[in-house]
Amino acid sequence: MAPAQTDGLERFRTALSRAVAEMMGSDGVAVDFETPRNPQHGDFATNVAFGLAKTMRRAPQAIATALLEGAFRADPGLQEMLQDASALAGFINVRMSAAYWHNAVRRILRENNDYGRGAPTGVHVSLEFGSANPTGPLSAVQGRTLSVGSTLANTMRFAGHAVTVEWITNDAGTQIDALGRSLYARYRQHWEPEYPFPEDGYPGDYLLPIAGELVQTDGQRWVHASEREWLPFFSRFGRDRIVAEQQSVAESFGAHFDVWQSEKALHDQGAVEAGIARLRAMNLTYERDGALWVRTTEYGDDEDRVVIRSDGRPTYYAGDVAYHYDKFARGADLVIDILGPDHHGYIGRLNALAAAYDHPGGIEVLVSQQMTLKRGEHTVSLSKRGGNIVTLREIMEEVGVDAARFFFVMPSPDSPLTFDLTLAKEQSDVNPVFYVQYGHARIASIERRATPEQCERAARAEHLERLSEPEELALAKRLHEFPRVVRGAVEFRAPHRLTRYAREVAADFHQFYTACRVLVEDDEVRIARLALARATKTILALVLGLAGVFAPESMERLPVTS
RNA sequence: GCGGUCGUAGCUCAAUGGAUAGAGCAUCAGGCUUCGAACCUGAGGGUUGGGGGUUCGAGUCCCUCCGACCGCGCCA
Repeated sequence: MAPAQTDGLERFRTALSRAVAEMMGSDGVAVDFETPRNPQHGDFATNVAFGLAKTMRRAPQAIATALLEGAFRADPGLQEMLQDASALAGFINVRMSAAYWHNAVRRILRENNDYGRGAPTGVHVSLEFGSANPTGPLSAVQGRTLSVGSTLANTMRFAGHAVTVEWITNDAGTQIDALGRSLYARYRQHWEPEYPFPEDGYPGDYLLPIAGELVQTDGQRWVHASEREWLPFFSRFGRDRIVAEQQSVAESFGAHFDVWQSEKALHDQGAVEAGIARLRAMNLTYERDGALWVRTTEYGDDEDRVVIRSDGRPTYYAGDVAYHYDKFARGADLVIDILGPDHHGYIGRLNALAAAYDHPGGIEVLVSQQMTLKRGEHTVSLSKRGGNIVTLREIMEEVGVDAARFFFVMPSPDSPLTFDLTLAKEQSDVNPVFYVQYGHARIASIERRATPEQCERAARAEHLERLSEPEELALAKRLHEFPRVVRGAVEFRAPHRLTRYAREVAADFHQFYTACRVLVEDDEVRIARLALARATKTILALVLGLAGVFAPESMERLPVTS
């Protein structure tokens, strides 16, 4: 078996499994390696002995020792591939020889941008996030969801899943009428400044240019029209303009959506009606107080939910009933919805839908926690009232896409985020995005100084055996973690692991850079270090790419504007 | 009141049930005639909110109390 020959760790795993099977007299158990927190314990460790201690009625340490001996007996050539293997405190620890890390670098150079990419899993994931009312520009808070969502989407795709990224525009409720009335008021105010603005309207300035556009194209055409005539037109026109703006901002922010679903379209096409009929046929609905309810408690929800009000109008949930059916109908095996913290009450009723649609557990709701904006010491109001929200576009212009995305993804989605605008803008070592980008740029700079011929030889992974300094091997080991980090980020829906890892890679590189000069006289060492730097650059570009952050060839320090 | 998320260094946050809980910032002390100092090295800093439990082992899982935020509408 080829892998067993080239990959010492896999070979060790196989030998240990065999030793376990021999000891148990059966198929044995899986041997999993972890990377010990304390590097003194080696590169990898396994705790299999603890799991066997109870059934074997022996001390973990004794089992670990026996397993290690058994492994070397099962594979006599193994010991030469490992620098060191020991049984300590019940753990089996192993330290790989330098050649193992040289191979890791070689593989990165060979596979390049495909390093760590998973084979197609056949799993179709529908990932929805960011979805918003089409009544105003995207707020700064949306930026967090967009960053987390698109990073997760990129990463899942990289890991081999088929991912459809979705957005639903809530253009079917009462708020869309309020938008139409607000826009109409702005339109009328062009000639009649005293024209009353609706009380439940959207007072933000963003409607002014849209109204101005209508004044240009339609003139006074709607001034004498009845509300029944103008309301549908103004609602739709406003929605179209605002959705277009939202799409444009999301794209500029690096969040691409495959599906922009209109809630209204679900109603117009009869999907909502069909969805409710489906639930009715499953005997999951009943009437009470003139309204139609869904028995979501049947599937663990706290209370049943109304889908059709007593006045005959469907609720917001009705749209979800249809939309989530559609996601499964389009082939999703797993549906993930990322919601804001104020929507976590929705989890129960969405889970109920998954169960009703015969995909129990097929809908996963990720709740990203609250974000507060700060400007130095001052908390910036994010209130929509008064229309003075901080928009995502403003954030992009003020701190840039890279810094914003990096900051938004950095903390765990479970953790509330305080985003300090002055901090994110600062071009100094307090800003981690620069730290990582600087690492990438530094490598690019080295490559510019090397000759093209040297770079080519490095790309061919020549002389990797000359890597032996602790900083060189530590860096190689870190790069080797990348596929594992990708898998972890996907499995735990934890995109923040990527940014954390990016900082670790950058830190290990900067240490390597400080300790080991790359362009030295010794040709072989120079090529080997150039190869390591190139592999590092590849990994940094991969991680930054997944996070939607630019990997620059050089850093341009902007003039200080304070 | 019920439900959800969380509580870790002065601050912002990490840590697939593993071994001595880690980074960055801040503070203090050092390092550039050499590939980019937006960098590196070192030091101090902790009863992981309190208490109980589960087990070989708990920041992590369970119970309870305290505290913060958020939900609890025939709004979206």
